[in-house]
Amino acid sequence: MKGRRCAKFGFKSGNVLVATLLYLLLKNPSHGYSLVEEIKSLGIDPNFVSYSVAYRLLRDMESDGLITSEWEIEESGPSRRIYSITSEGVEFLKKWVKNAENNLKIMENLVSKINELFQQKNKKF
Amino acid sequence: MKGRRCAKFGFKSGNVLVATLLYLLLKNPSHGYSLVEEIKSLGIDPNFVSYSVAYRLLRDMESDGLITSEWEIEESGPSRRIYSITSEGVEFLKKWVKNAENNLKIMENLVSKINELFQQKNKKF
DNA sequence: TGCCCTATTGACAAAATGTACATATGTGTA
DNA sequence: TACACATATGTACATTTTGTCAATAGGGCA
Repeated sequence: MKGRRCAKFGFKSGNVLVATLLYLLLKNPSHGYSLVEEIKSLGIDPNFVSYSVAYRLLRDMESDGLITSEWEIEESGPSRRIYSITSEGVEFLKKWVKNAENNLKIMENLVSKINELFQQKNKKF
Repeated sequence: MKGRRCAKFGFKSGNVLVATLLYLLLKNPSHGYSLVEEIKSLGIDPNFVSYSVAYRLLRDMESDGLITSEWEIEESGPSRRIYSITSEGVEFLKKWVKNAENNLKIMENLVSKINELFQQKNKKF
C-alpha cells in the first residue's frame, strides 16, 4: 500500500474520501458515477468532489486491495465498472473510524480552546 | 493569498496547523521553535510536526499578512524571530473556526453512520 | 574538543490534488 | 440529420502540498 497514510492530524481529504467510498460500498456495490452522485447528496460541498479524482481514487483503492471491480455490460447505456468492498477494505474502514474518532476529539478540543480565547479577549474591550 | 484554500472536506492538515499556530500566537507572541514545542504538548502525535514544515508555514503566513515578525537578539543563545498575529490573522482564525465547526458536524455524521452500518452488519451473523 | 540543545533556513524529493480533455452510449428535440 | 445533454470512464499534465535531509550558528557542559 502506497503513501496514502494519515498525514498531520489525520484528516487528509483523500482519506476522508476513501472512507466515504468504502462506506457507500459497504452498503452495496456500485459504480463510480453513482458513488460521486451519492457523495454530493451527503452534506458535502459538491465542488469538493470531481469525477476524475474519484475515479482515480477508486482505481488506486482497487490496486491496494480495498475494493474489487467487474464490468457490467448493460443492454442500454454505457458499461459500468461495479466496485465491491473487500474484507481488507472493511478492516481499513474500521481502523479509519477509530482514528477519526480520536482526531475528532483533538479537533473539537482545539476549536473550543480557540472559542474560549476569543471570549476572554472580547471581555477586555 | 495563495492556494491554501480549504480542500475537500476542509480539514487539510496545513490549515489545521495554520489555525493552531494562530491560536498560540493569539495567546502571546512567540518564535518558531517554542511554537512547535507547544504543539507537541497538545495531544497531537509529535511525529506530525516538524520544524522545517512549521518554519516554512510561518514564513508563508507572514507573506500572507496573517502574522508579522521581528528579530529578537538575545545576549545568550541564538537570535529568534518573534511572530505576532495581525488583525488579518484574527479574522482568518475566526472564519476557520466557523468552517471547522461545520466540517466537524459532517465528519461526526459520517463516523456515526459508519458505526451504525457496522452494527447492522454484525447483527446478521 | 566533542556532543547536545536551542534556533532558523534552504534545497530537493515525493505525494496529493486540480484541471482539462478524450472517449463512448443513449435520449430527446429542433 | 444535427445538436445538446446526461450517463459513464479514463488519460495526461500542471500545480500545490507535504516530507526529508542537510547546512548554519550560538552557547553550555564534561
